[in-house]
Amino acid sequence: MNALIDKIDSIYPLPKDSLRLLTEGMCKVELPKNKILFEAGQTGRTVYFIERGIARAYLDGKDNQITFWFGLEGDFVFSYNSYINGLPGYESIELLENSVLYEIKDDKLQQLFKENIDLANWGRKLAERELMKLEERHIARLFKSASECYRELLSSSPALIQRIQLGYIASYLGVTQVTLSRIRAEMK
Amino acid sequence: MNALIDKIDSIYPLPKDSLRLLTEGMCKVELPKNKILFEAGQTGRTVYFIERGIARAYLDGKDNQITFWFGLEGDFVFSYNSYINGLPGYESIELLENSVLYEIKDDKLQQLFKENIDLANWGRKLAERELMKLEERHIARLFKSASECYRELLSSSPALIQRIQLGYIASYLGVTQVTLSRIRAEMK
DNA sequence: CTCATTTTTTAACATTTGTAAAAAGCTTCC
DNA sequence: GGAAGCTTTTTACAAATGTTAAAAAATGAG
Repeated sequence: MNALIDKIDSIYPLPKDSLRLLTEGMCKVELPKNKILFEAGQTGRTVYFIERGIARAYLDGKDNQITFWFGLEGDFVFSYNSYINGLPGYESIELLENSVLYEIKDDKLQQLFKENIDLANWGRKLAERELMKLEERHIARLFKSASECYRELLSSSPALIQRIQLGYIASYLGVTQVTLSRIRAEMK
Repeated sequence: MNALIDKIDSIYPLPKDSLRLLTEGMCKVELPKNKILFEAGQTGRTVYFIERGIARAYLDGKDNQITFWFGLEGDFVFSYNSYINGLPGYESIELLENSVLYEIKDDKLQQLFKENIDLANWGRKLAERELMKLEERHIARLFKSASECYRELLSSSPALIQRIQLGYIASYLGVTQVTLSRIRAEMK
């Protein structure tokens, strides 16, 4: 539980009693590789924290899937449209490894936000952090080549390339697997 | 002030007293076209609401600028890295038209978040909404062609194309102006 | 209105990326 | 060990986008 508490604290430091309110609502679960945490079209009513494992979020296209997010140790996992708007998510999220997660029911979390100002601010910071991370990724993709984006991913998250198959990473970078393969070949 | 209050309320409904705390801190300003609201490298200590006008956020590259965000009537404007982390922003934000804005000092806003649970939740919702909007844009850019992105922008925000020069829009879509020009030529 | 400036379009060519299909490399499981 | 099924790389060709430069169109100041 330490990784979880450290992470919670790094987002927004909480007084002991508020921290307890939050962690009381969470419980540890072990789930196997390939387990679908959220299914597109359904309303995901749970938020997860990854203690050990990897998750990916993807859209189902006609004949292909688009992977646009990965979650690693220390990340929170939620279906944005469910978490934020209470509506069905457009994405599915699955585990890519046998994983150890903490889960909390979304309605419990929303209730805590309404009742406790520290937790409300913690939830605010959580969303703000996700926003910053996404903006950085988005801007990089706008004006950098696929090759540059790949190199940066290599240096910022080398673990990703070790643990995730390249087809998913290609999609995450916004290119085809063939293109990623070419980029890798040029780097040798 | 009605547009502002409606917008605030649509993000997260506030009781009268909390609403008053927020709007008390805001004041109306008129600023001219080309005014720089935030300068890259500096810490932006103000949040704006656009009652009338347009803003754009951009990065300064070696020999070009990358525009990655537009704000229109009803949008809040802030430098993410300043607002979220209190650090210097990497982007500059300028007005593209003579504009009417409401401004609130960032430290005032942060203080309100810490003191009032309704406002803390309002700030949470504000960030969550920005997050949703950005995710939609990011995913679209990942797996749609420039042409598709342009068509969608045309139908979702026709005003943008009327009021903003095409070089900025090209950059916002992640393509060169030449490419955007070609796309437009094919559509005739 | 006219000249100067800026913005947008067009053209020609280079580069990158996509597509489809096949080959090569890995896993898995019997 | 070997067959079957994935994943990754390679190849050849097609399509999309970038680059540079020039022409055309629109805008703005005097």
